[in-house]
Amino acid sequence: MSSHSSDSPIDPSIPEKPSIEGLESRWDEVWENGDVFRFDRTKSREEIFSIDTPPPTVSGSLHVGHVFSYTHTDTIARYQRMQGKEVFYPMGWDDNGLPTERRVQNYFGVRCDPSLPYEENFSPPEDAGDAKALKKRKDIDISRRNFVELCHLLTQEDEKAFESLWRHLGLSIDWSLTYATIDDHCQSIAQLAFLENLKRGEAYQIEAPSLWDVTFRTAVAQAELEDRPQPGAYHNLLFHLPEGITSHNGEIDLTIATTRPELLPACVALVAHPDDERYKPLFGMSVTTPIFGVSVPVLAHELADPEKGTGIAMICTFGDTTDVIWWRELDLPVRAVINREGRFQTDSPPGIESEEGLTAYARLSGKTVFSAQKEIVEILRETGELVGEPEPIEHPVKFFEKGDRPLEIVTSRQWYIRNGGREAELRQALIDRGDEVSWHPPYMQARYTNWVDGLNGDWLISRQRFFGVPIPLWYKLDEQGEPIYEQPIIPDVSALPVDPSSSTPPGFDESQRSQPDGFTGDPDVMDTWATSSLSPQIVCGWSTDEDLFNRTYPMDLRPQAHDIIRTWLFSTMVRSHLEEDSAPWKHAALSGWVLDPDRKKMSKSKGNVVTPMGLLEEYGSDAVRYWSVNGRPGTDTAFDDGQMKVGRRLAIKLLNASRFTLGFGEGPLTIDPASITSPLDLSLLSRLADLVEEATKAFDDFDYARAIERTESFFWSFTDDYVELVKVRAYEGDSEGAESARNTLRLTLSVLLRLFAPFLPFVTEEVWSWWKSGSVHRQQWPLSSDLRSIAQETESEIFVVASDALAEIRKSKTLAKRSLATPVVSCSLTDTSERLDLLREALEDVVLGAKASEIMLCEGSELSVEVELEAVEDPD
RNA sequence: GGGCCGUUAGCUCAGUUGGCUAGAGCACCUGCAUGACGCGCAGGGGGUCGGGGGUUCAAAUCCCUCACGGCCCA
Repeated sequence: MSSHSSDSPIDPSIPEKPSIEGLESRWDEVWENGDVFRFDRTKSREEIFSIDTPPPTVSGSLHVGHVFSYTHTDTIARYQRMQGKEVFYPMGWDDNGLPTERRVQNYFGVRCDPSLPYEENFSPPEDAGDAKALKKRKDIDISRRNFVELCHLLTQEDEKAFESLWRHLGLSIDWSLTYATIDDHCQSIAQLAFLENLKRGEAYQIEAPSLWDVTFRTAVAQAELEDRPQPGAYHNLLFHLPEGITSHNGEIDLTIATTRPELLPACVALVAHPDDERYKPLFGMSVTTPIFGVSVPVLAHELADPEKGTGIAMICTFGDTTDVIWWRELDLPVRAVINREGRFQTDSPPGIESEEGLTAYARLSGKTVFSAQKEIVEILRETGELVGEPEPIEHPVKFFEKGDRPLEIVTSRQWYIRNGGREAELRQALIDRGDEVSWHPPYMQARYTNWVDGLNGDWLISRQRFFGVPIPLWYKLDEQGEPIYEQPIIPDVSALPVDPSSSTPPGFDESQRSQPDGFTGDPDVMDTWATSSLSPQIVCGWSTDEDLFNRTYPMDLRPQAHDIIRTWLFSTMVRSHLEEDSAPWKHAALSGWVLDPDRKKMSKSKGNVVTPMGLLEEYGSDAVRYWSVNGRPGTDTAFDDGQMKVGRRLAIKLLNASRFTLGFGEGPLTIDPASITSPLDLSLLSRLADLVEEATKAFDDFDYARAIERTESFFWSFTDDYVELVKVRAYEGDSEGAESARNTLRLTLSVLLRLFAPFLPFVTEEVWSWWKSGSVHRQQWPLSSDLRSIAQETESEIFVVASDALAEIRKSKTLAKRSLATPVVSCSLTDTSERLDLLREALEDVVLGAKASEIMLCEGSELSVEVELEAVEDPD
């Protein structure tokens, strides 16, 4: 294929003392200046391999986990490129969203207050980055626009550092294609896709209970939840039965166990399992709540767990996601008590009418959840409606994965995109999309299917934050100045990206903003995933470059870590399903995590991360890549600098072996297959053909780890056995024998360099440059058929038998504590007749390699040797 | 409670559709200045393949079961 560059031999230039130091910056520059990894968009879809690279979050620094998984992808990219594919391999930065906001707050010591006006000549605080100084002062309140400017400032710095690290690591990215999820292009795509969803009815807004983080004051989505074990306590509360009715145990009160007694004023019903004999007689009756004296029904629902507490629970609006399900399915009223700050509302909820109830609520009003709980326990003690003491337990509580206070559920107006969480048909369609993708490893598809199967709501995409892509809508205001949400004003597509908080909707004047009969902008931004889920659309030119889109989409490969199947992978699938009616990629390769030596996941929050630059400098990028690619697809891998040392030695060995291999002859080092005639040499090539087949098959299956394992193993037997067998012949054999050996050495090296190139890009390029033109990374991947046509039917076992024989003689020398250079005076070798037949083909090489004068062959049951070594020189 | 993954030498891990005496690297021990490499080379010790049961001429591999660890979801 035309994308391969020339590999014609040049006048060799082989350093006396080759070294791996400094290869990274030297070759990075050559590759950049030579456009080696530049994408050629004139290629057809069949000739292109497109990769949907994960945009790393730009909030701080990359760690070895990133190096690990991005290296895996790079080996695939380099393999495909050598297979003749034009590789479309852009990098992106995910800089929008909460992590950046948090980092900016902490780094500059500022807080965003959207009510403040923009300050024209604002300069960042002088003590930025100085943790000690920031601790001493209060955060500076700044306007939203100033805050967003600081976000841009900091992410730009981080992006430079990230690019420099990736270059040092040797990722074969086309850096001219880089995007950032907050840049204008991405904002336009995200807004356009949203408007398309809106047009088709896939995006909708609704006033509904949603998960709410009180620290960040924003709604969060199901995919961002995590359960954490928290201490809590069962409080046993007495609900009062109607006159004349007694409970299953003969009491006139009903004992309800709850971990959230403070939500009692929000109680709208009690619920028990429909089959629970204890409570069956009560279904349909009304009971009275303690303290507040509100009448609530006793209902049946199968989500009530008879084993939990007293087996009957109070339904509050809203304590957890089960409350939301009960509220919806049992058609209950709302008695909200918690506001967006996580405090009790000033006004009592509807339903509380008694004087005692109103007085009691006044004691909770304005309190945090924590102090309200203390207060209500106090009141319950006063009224005698608390049974016994609270019983401490540990139970799972839902948190925002980036938050550190339990989530509350508040009712608010939010935007959603349909993702099958509420429609079985769409859910099934998305599960079926999974079958269009090849999963590597295959069991990862089960994780996808399980996640989609377990969805229980649509995708909440609006966030009440600042640094993100704005929801591109305005609302007309009525004569009271209230937004008319049912009739959003939609921007013209040509105007995207828009920020409705600063731009004016068509048909209005800026002076009408926030005026009765005027307009207002939607104040929210979209969640980061709502943009990054469009990465295929962003990079492939959806809606902007149809030609490119047709050449690159659906993409060939989505590489990513397995923990974000539920977020990034799934949301990308949703967007492509809705937008393109197709899966976004042909293959998904899921990488594992890097674990610390205690086998804990390496993550910033655990404080056990290792930053990569030091490692790249200490061991060399090839060495760190070597460690990375030893982690098989999908498998978590322990951080192991021992493996980096091994990788470093492999790289150095490759330099030295190449130096030796190329050290024969004068002028350009050509390879003449016709001159390879010796059976041992042909036998080696036969095995080399096997290796090429194995490595190719492994790579086609995205199993880079197997490919390097096989290649490395061959390489060591090449240097330790083959080179030792042919050394003498290559130096001083007759011209036919010497030429056969020399050409075999050069041919094998040329193949091995190409097989190693995806893994060790720097050292292989260095060696390639000693004797050949062009970049090794643009060479044709070796073809086993080329090698087979040289080796013909030569028995590949000749090399094995010869190696075994040599090893056996070496063993005799070692056991005699003699140097391997010790001449063998006489040697008789026993082996089976079949193996002796093979050995005869290469006997002369074994004789020379063993430094023997001759070897007698005897038939026997297995390999053994008897050797007589030259006498030790008398030191006296 | 459900799903998925794992458990093989001191450590990190290979071991493909069951089939030579279960392998590699690291670490450890012993030896070796050989025309590329001492960041090298040669050799050595070290495992009841998590436990138990089953299928089979044959099981690390297939089936059942239990235990432990991890991840995800309830």
